[in-house]
Amino acid sequence: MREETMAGVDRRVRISHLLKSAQIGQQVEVTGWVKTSRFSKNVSFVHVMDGSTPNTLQVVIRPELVEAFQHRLGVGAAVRITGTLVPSPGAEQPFEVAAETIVIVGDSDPSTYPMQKKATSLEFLRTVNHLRPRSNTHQAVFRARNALAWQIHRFFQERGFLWIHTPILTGADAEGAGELFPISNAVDFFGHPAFLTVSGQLEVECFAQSHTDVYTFGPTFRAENSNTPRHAAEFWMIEPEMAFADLDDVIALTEDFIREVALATMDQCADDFAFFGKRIAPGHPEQVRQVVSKPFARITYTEAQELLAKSGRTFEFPIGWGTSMQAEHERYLAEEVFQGPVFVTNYPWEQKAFYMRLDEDGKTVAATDLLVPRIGEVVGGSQREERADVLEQQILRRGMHMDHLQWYLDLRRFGTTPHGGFGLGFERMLMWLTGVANIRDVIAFPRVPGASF
RNA sequence: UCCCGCUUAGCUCAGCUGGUUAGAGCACCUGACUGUUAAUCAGGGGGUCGCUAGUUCAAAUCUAGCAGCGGGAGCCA
Repeated sequence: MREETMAGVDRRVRISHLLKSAQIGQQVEVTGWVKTSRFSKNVSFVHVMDGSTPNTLQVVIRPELVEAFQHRLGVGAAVRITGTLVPSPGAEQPFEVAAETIVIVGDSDPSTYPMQKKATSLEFLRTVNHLRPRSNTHQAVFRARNALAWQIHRFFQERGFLWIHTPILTGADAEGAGELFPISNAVDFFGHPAFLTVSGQLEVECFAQSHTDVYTFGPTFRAENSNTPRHAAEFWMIEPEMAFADLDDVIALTEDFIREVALATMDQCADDFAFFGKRIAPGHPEQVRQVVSKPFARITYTEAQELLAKSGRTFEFPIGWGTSMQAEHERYLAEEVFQGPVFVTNYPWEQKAFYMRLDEDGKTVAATDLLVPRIGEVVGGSQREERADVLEQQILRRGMHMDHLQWYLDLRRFGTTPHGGFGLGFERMLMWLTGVANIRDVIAFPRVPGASF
């Protein structure tokens, strides 16, 4: 990897590299955007960022040089600066660049530039989605987002999982996972209705039954009118699927995944997570690190209900076997009882999707939700129903139509295997790691109900 | 979709029970300043107080409706 330069741009140096391993006295050329600038009679300072690190590079400018540029070196201007790397007398940075030449590549009028050198609210930044990537927070968030995606792929690739690209356009709401966005001209074009996908799981099962270990990682769409800090109409989802695997295998994979990916992402972006822990959610990333380092707890739904009954708490929503676990119940278990991630398994079949494997008692299914403090459910997984007759029964007892599911039943007719996997909201995991509270702040251009774009 | 809250300068906010020309900090402009770290100091410009209607001698302030935003809940990832 050539972190230090861009292909074909020989002299240009990334600030991250420069601050790590450049040599004192070295001649450097830096490109980036002015973050803040201070001018005085004898010496002036311009801080430049280029997106490679949360740290800015301090450029020192002598009076002769600053005169020509002072009015063009305000916040936001794009610059190309050459100079010598020298030790900095200031306490805040080890090095700085003594400027020799300055080129204003792109002017930026400070009186109308919406971004401030002062901290601004995340709410305001949402009104300038096109410029907010330059904010400290979004600089860090989108480096972390990139790292998380990278580490997720690395985790699966190292284990021999194949990345399968399941369709974005799909024919029917087979899973019942929320409202779909219809494609308005689908009937004319395809000859039948079509929608934006809500999950690639059913399709990826075909590839688990051919390539054994596979996963999806792509965009997903929900037309739910959910106006909350945790929901978006367009988000990314990860769905691994394994053949010759049962619920225990799914849970083991989930735990390894959460632990390894979380730690690797925080290591890859150590500076950014230091920023999150200082400015966004004090102490939060360090807590996540501790929590994922311990073994995760595991209880059944039945045991969870017993714990809730024994809690002595008054909950807003009813508890007891057969009731659905509400956010307040999940938070109580993850935050107070276990104080860390907990797998809850074997939910009543009525509460879960049709494809989940019916347990021997006929009352519960081999499903699991991973609950974590603050966020609630992060991962939902299950062993799938691999018995054709039982699956048919589960489809019928829900009043679902089987016409569109014959291909899915075929997987159970020709070389069926026990199999399973989980689904993970990419942005939810990113929020959990970084401590960013609103999903709109971890998506470049968030699509939510009522959004105009 | 339901409940609650908010909306005053480019940004973050103050403006008590209605009462003269609407305030601060930051940003911006001008000047000063021997190394700053969201520099500092002095001066300046900048507002139809979300919109509409109403109550009143008088509305940023009270009432209603609408809109936008935020928080909680549901749905879920």
